[in-house]
Amino acid sequence: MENKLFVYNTLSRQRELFEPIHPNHVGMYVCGPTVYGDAHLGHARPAITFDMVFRYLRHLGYKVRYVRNITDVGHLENDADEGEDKIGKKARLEELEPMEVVQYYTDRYHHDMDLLNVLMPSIEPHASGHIIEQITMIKAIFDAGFAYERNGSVYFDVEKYSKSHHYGILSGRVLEDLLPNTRELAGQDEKKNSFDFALWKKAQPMHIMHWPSPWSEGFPGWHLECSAMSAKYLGERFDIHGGGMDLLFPHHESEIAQSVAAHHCDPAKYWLHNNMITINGQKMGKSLGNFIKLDEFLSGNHPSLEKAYSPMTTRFFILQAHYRSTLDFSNEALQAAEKGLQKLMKSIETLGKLQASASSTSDISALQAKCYAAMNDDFNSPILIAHLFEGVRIINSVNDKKESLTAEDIALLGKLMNAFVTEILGIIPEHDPNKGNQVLDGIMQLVLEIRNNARTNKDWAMSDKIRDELAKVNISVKDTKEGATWSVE
RNA sequence: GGUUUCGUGGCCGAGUGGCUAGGCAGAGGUCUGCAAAACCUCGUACAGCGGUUCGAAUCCGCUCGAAACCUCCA
Repeated sequence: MENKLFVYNTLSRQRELFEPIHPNHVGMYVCGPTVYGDAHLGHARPAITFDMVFRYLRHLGYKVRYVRNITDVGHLENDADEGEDKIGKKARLEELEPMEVVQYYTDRYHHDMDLLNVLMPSIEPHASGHIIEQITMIKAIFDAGFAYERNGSVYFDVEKYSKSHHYGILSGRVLEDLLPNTRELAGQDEKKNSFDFALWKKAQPMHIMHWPSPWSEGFPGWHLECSAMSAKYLGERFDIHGGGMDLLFPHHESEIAQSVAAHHCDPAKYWLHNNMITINGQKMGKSLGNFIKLDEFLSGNHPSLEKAYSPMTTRFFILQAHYRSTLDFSNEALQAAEKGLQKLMKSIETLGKLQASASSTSDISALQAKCYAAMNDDFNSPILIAHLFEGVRIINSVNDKKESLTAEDIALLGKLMNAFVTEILGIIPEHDPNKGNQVLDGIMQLVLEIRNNARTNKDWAMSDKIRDELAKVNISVKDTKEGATWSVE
């Protein structure tokens, strides 16, 4: 594999050489959450996937502007153009100001992302803060002749657009196929065609969020916010647009149509889509009611969970699958990931204590090259992780004096592990809450000293009793060449 | 029904023509007072049936099975 980054572009359905539009700069837009509920495991997938992409691009030396939006208006409850606004509904039901709902769930989202060590994007724009930009864009679509007004609402004329452009270029949808399936839906009389989508909706009396516009007191359509905000912060044409595969149609398809109509160009050069997390082979989703919220996941407080899984286990679990594959949730798989992660992190600790030799038995720079090759092949994190475990094997073998490394190679291996594990995969050691506890440290030091005396006197009964009793309170003791160590399981 | 994708050893999960994926679990061994950890060795998997090829998990066809999207969803 050559030393260049290749990415899978949904638009062409193949791997392409990544070349940013402006050398050394990358503009990336990813669809963020609609903040009307807590984040679940499914939300963690795109967040972590594109966090890894963000981190790797920066590692490669690109100056990256990463925009991830907060949808706080325009995302409707049911049919794209008829239901109630999700935020508005939540606010009405809970008798809150809509912005209270938005603030509350945005904060909770940030908290969850922080736990997962997901970096904040460069810009996190709110749809409600960009009403003017969205109205301006609707006007441009009007001027181009691809919008029409009905009763104060504005719709995108998909049929007219498709005469001169390709609606379906991203999703592979054929317009004729969309007709018979969508016509049956009721209440579409305002629209010329059922597949037309709203750019602006006149507010119904029950809507509590609305803004003035040339057409009516109302609110923008869902697809519009991403087009307007990406254009504002990244330009009319930028490098990467990401999101979940379920957003491919109609959301991303419509974004392209809007942008082409208003700005005369495809917004993004590369479209990247992460696949879904499944539970028992079925998509985990809000509408299916089979989702596990992140805080439930991290606390183990859910009937499907055998135990709590730490944020880093969650992150590692997600990165162990390629982002374009579905990933099936199971306790067994999670526990395997947990064990593997422990092994990886422990070896990184060991790495700092290795003794250098005059020669090396392993080729560390070859390993480094393989790690880059994996990431350059469409961010193949599972292959990268496989290579990192080769590093783990080397570290432990050197520690066991079965292999050797020069000081230079130890330093290189340290740099490699730090770059790929910490910097790129974003996996950091989880603070053991029991470490740094002075009282416990003092007690354990004393206990281990007593046990060591017993061992010196070959009083195995006493030595084993101490170990067994400690095990009962989840403290495990291990005898190493450097003496006994303890940890809370 | 249409569009797209997938079916890999006990589990998870890579791999687009020939060469070891990797993790977890399991078996044996080394080390250790014992244990744990670590290291070494082991399973010889690619839904089924045909075809292309010197050679296929990998390409083509058919059959069976599963999923996503086509309505909000990461």
